[in-house]
Amino acid sequence: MPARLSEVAALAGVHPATASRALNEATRNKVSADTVLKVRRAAEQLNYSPNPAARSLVTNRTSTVGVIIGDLTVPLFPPLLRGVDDVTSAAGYTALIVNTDNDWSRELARIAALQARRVDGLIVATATSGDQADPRIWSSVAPTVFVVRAPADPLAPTVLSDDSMGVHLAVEHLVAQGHRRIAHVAGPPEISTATARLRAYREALFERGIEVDPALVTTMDSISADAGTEALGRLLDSGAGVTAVLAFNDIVAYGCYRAVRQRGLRCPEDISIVGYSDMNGADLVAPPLTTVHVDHQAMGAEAARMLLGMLSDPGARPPHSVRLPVSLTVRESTAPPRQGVPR
Amino acid sequence: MPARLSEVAALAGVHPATASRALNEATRNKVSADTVLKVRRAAEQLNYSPNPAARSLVTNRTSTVGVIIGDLTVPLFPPLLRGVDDVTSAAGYTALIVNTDNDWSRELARIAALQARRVDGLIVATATSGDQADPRIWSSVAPTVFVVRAPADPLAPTVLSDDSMGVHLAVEHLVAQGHRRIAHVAGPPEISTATARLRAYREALFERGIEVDPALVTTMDSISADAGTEALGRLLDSGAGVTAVLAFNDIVAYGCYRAVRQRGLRCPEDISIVGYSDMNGADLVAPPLTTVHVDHQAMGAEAARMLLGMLSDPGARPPHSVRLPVSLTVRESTAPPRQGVPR
DNA sequence: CCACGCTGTGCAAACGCTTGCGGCGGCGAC
DNA sequence: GTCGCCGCCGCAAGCGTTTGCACAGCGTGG
Repeated sequence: MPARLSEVAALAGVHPATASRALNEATRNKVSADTVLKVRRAAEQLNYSPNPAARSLVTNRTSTVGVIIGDLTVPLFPPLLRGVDDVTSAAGYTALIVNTDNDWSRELARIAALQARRVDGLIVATATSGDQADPRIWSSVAPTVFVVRAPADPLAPTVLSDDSMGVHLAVEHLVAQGHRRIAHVAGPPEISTATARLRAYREALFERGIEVDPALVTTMDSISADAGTEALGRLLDSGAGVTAVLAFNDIVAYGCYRAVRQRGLRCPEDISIVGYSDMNGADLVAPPLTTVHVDHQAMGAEAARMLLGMLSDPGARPPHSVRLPVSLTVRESTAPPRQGVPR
Repeated sequence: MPARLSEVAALAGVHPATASRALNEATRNKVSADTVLKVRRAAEQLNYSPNPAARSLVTNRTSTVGVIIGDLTVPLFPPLLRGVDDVTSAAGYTALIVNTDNDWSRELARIAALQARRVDGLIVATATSGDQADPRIWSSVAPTVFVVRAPADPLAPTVLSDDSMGVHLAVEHLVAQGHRRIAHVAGPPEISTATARLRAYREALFERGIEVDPALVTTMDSISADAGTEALGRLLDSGAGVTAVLAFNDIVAYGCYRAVRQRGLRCPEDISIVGYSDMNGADLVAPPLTTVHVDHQAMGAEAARMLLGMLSDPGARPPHSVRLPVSLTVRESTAPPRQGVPR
């Protein structure tokens, strides 16, 4: 049972109100220097820590932020949460993390729970669900910033990674190795990043004067290794003569590995494959995966900083969205195309 | 800005105290049935949800539990948290999740933060750090249950998985396929699960009348794919004639894959490999990994249930620890040993 | 020398809820 | 018919903070 403020005040020989002012950064200047010292010593001696319930009852703020994610087991989320946690906890905030299972009704329920907890702010990272939903659903609860996903309202504060840059890097790498027949295994068009990457893929090829052959892109209707296997399988069997593949993400890339193996081909000798995300373990598969590295921890940290900024002066207009740069991690799943491969 | 209880009471035409009793499960029987109805309707109409700060100020409980984990990016934690979250949120509790980076000083800091937040209970899942630490460090903060890790105090409430069972299943599987020279790539002895699995490995071989050859076990001093590659590499080069390997966990198994490939051998044709944990993605590697499946979500859920039980009647003696069963997921990294392999 | 401002502190209210206590009926038992 | 009990409800205290306001003391400028 921790000490109360009144006990600290008594030990320091001052009124509780004075002790409160002495301990609170913002009001410390209203108290004489040696009183501050006495109070801090007393607080330390009694191992005082303020009761957050009592405090938030009067301040009407909880120093908590809600973080809404789809599925924690998706490898991009843990580092993202680390980023969020690093900056929020440094600022004295606590992150309340909720899973939605990518289920919209469940998401609504968890939003209600966060509202009941009176969170001061919201970080929304549900990549798929409710993409058409009105952002007011979240912002009516508390100031919110979106991360990873692009909200329906383009003006809402958002932290994204630069999909276009990532795809350009990947394509550039493949082209530099001599590839011309570069396929793309794309995600379903409902997902904003899927369309962004597809667009960037076409752009990147076009800019390099390479024919953009519609036969080289295949669209999955869900994102999984199996879908990747199936999609690339079709492409391989179509005789389109692909020598390299840009997969929607790493998981899909693993599926592509399988499709290649199933046909007795080898990666990277016969087919080069590049993934996207650089998820945990991408260096452990065989061959280690060349992939676009996105720093999800930095994205989480940036989103948290943005949110805390909004909380610190609610009057200011919302910050502008940012798009963080990415890099290419070259491993062993890409190599120059074999001579004489069918065009 | 949500409604207050007094507003609900006014709308229902009763005193706030009555409204409180009508809304609170435990005190509902002190109120007439139709008053309850009126109050609930009013609450629903005003979209009332009680202010947790005000409530916990008087009840002296926060309906939050702290969950302490080492590193969220370790794949066993996300499902574990899902299990915890499922049962805590169903009971109206909120889980506060903190990362320690497996750093003891950081862990102490985060414990202090949780204490400052007045968590009602603690779930401790830091697998490695502070294994020698006095469990009172946690239980002085709040009732705590340990999960995944074995605390220094064997009487502390704990949820573990049955390492012995897992190893027995794995060894049984290999023996049934005809293996006799089964190696074990063991974890460092500081880690309680490492010694438990090593012991079980010896036991399992012994029970089946197979020679327990010390030359077949090699101990890593850290747990990583690289350490696994190196450890199994030594074993393979030693000429001990191994035909199968039980790795400490899946990550280490991936390292073993590499060691096998580096020597021009093939898995499973030349060497069978079995992992431990069945982490996310174990079905995606090549070959898909045969591994001991442990249901971390169930462990998290069980730990949470245990903790909530302790919270619901603080008087009762702490629950006894449990050890959850595991299963073997057979994939394609194991096969009968090749004829003529050196004994 | 007075009035005024300023600094440091105390006082008390307020935040929104729970809960012990007491009162007021109504009903059953004698 | 009276008494007692019990079910239902209102009253008010109190949880541990923060903060507007008042006030005391003191230095300063006119």
